[in-house]
Amino acid sequence: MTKLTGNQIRQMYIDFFEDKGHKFVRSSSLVPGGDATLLFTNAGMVQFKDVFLGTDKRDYTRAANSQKCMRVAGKHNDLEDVGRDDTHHTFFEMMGNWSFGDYYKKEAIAWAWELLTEVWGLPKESLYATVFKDEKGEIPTDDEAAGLWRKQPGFHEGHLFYLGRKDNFWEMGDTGPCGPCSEIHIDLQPEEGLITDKAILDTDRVTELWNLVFIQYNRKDEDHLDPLPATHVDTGLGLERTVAVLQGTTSNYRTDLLFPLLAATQKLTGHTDKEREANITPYRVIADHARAAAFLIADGVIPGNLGRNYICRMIIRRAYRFGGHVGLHEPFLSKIALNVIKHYAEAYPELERDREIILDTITREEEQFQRTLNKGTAHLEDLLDTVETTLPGDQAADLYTTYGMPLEITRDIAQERGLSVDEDGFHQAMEEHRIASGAGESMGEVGGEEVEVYSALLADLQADEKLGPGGVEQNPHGALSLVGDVLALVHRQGRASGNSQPVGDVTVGERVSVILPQTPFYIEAGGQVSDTGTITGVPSPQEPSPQPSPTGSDSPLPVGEGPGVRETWEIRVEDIHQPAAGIIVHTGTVTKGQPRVGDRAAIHVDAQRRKDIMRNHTGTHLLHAALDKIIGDHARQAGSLVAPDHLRFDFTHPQALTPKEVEAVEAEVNRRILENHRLQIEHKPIQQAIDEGARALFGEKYGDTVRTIQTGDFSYELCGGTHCETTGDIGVFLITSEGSAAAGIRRIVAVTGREAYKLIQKRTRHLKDTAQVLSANLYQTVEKAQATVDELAAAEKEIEKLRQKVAAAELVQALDKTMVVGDINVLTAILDGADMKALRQMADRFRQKYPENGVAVLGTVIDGSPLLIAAVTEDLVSQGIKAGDLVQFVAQQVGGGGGGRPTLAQAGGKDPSKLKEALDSVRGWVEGKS
RNA sequence: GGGGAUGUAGCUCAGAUGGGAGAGCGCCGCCUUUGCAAGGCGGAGGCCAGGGGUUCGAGUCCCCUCAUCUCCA
Repeated sequence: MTKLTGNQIRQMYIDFFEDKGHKFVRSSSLVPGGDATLLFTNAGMVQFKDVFLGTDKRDYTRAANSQKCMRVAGKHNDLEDVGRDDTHHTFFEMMGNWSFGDYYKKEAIAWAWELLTEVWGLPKESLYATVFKDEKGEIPTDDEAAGLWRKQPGFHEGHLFYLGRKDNFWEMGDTGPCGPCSEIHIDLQPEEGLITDKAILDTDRVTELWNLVFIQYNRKDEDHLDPLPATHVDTGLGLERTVAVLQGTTSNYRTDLLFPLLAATQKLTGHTDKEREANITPYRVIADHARAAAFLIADGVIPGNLGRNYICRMIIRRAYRFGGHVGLHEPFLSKIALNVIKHYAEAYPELERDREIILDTITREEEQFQRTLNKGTAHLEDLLDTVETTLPGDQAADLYTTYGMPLEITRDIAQERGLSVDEDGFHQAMEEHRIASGAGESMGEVGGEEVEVYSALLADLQADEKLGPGGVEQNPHGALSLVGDVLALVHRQGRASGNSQPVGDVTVGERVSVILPQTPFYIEAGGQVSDTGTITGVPSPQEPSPQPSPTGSDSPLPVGEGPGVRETWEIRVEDIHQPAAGIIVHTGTVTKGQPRVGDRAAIHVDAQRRKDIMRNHTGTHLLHAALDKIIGDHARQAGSLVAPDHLRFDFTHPQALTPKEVEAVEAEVNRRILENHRLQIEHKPIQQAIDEGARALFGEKYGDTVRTIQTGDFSYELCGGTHCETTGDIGVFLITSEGSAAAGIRRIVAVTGREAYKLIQKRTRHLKDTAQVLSANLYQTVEKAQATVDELAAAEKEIEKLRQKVAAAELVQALDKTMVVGDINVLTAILDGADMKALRQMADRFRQKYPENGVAVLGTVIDGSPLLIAAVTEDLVSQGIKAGDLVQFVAQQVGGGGGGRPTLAQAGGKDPSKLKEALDSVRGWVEGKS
């Protein structure tokens, strides 16, 4: 029998569960959408987390996929350990099948057994299962799962073990959904006989293949578990280890998933097989990291110095370092990554699509690292010159944290000189650096108390049939105003949502969350900010209109005065959000009246603001398309903000845009605006949209049916935002800044519509004012300004020359007045019009005339401040006559101070009127010294 | 988010303690040489990243901003 390939095994898994009524859901991005608590997608269930938490719903109840995952930090996996054994990876794939309130333990266990033993033909006598038994005796033992295992055909009773909380109880966080799990292990050395001790499960003899999680509880706190109304299944089967088992190897690196990468590396090094095996660690590191880097970059994670981007950088650099161990000293990793693309594109077409970006990015990062190493090496050489035997650890750490010079390279270079590095000291210094950098925020709370309040509210409203099964309806794409009954009011006390309490009514000045049966508000998503607006009380159909108060008084009348008398009320809505699936709350402040539950209310979106937002959102799409066209389609969205007054767009691009490019992008957008394209908005299955070439964004979550926005033949995006009807509605689009958001990511800020017009007005006004100051025609300001600047520069040069001439002439006159004090020639003079430079030159001339026995103090006044310079010939310095002291003595008298070298010193002061007197005092000072 | 480093001529960089903006390479001109490589002489090119402060005086000290590099999370 020929061995199954990795690609076949992945596909068989998906096919098997599709046959069992599962929906195949594509792997989500390695960048978890809308989950700030997670660096990378690290398990198959990440994209379904919201479903388990009850804040999201899907239109299927069974799903299966193979999920791209990354684990680079934390207890399970340290980057520095990857490659040192046969099983750990940074990037890996996790196959999984899920039940959302659908099937449970019976099917999950039976299907797992069927797939492993029937479809893949694994020997039943090698498989072992574990089920949960609480060592503390607080949570019930999972007898149900145990019973089901015993019923599987060919499963031996002796192959079942009970494990405790650490291994067989799964929890998402400190609170939230949780439950027992059941693991399937395979014995890799069945010839050793039956495993009777469960401790052996933890050894290399056994591999844990598949984890079946049965979610049946909701943890309220440390001591309380509530049963969930609906139970779920979440399973995870690592692809790499499964392939290793099915291909009969104990090393993931010997499978057809990874071995081709070792072979490609071997081709580059020219090693024999024996040499390869002797250097297996570098080979494994390179294979693992090339694969991880390719997948990361395809998901938009390019090397950088923050967060995920930093991980990508470290992975490429580590691979490059290990390349050095096997003689690869030039960028090579893209050649390995090319093999990754070849072998994986079948399952992950994004690799092929981004092939060029992936390869270029990797090479560029390797080159950058070479530059870093060169600089680091130069610094290290300097340090080593001062070292006799051992380089102190803090210096090595400094080299690393400041210049990025890795310890192992520092150590290698030191060793070449016969020196060592204090590695304990290095690690200690690194630990201090870690602490000094501050530990980041830990994982945020999952769910939270707010969910409880609103979930309960939703259940009540649904029970009373005030809300349908879908909960609050939201349609931001229709009319901007709606009428409906106030279903609930939640009083907000302070910022903490924990104090939120449903109430019957609220009054002026209070902060409140309002629930209505439907809303036209847009909720922040995809970068577009939420709408604001108002909710006002309106008379219900049965009630007569409230009489408008003749005085316009807005003081609320007491409740209970009878129908029709009560003043209408108003709430200014500042925020809107979705605390739980099916519930949308408008939060704001009561500005008028006394809203009550049951009142009829009209809800209005602030239309002016919404239109501004729409112009910016459509403008963003045009900008994206223009960037594609002008700088190339590697310019991918890396962040976006659509606000009423501006838009911000971050995208991947290695260098700053030239002013020309910025201009071209702006012109392209405005061209599209003037062409006045109609936006085609449609709903269709996601796969269809992607096949048609629609652009999806990383880090965004999409359902099965997506909304697409097509503009002309140049922009086609998945987008739930609100947009103009035609591009002409934008009016005008102006880029206000182009800058950097992070390494490799550029940021453009732009304005449209009203804001753009304001900007044009402002710029024009400035230009007019400038023209007026220059007394120039509006269109000649540049020439005029340039001419003015040139003239100024020429004039300054001319002044400089004249000053020197004047000073020289004055000096000639002054030289005649040189006094002789003792045997010292003393000159003091005020050189009008000289500046500091001229004074210095005159001092030099004086010293040319009196190379010995000369003392000169020259003064001038610049901008109302006296300046002084003192020169003393070399021979007098040894007699204790120092220019610095002298100039200090003189400067004091004009309210200043100074200093310099013994032969030449300068000073400044504040009071020019005392200058002459001060200079006259020089004679006495010299007399005192000689 | 936080720590460290860097930013001076087209390029690579120097500029102890605050007091004349420099070197090498490159560029332009002239000289030497049959020519080239090279050598000699001369020259252009700098708001010392930007802004604020301290000081009589800041490339240098302090604060802020920006950019690049780098480490930690």
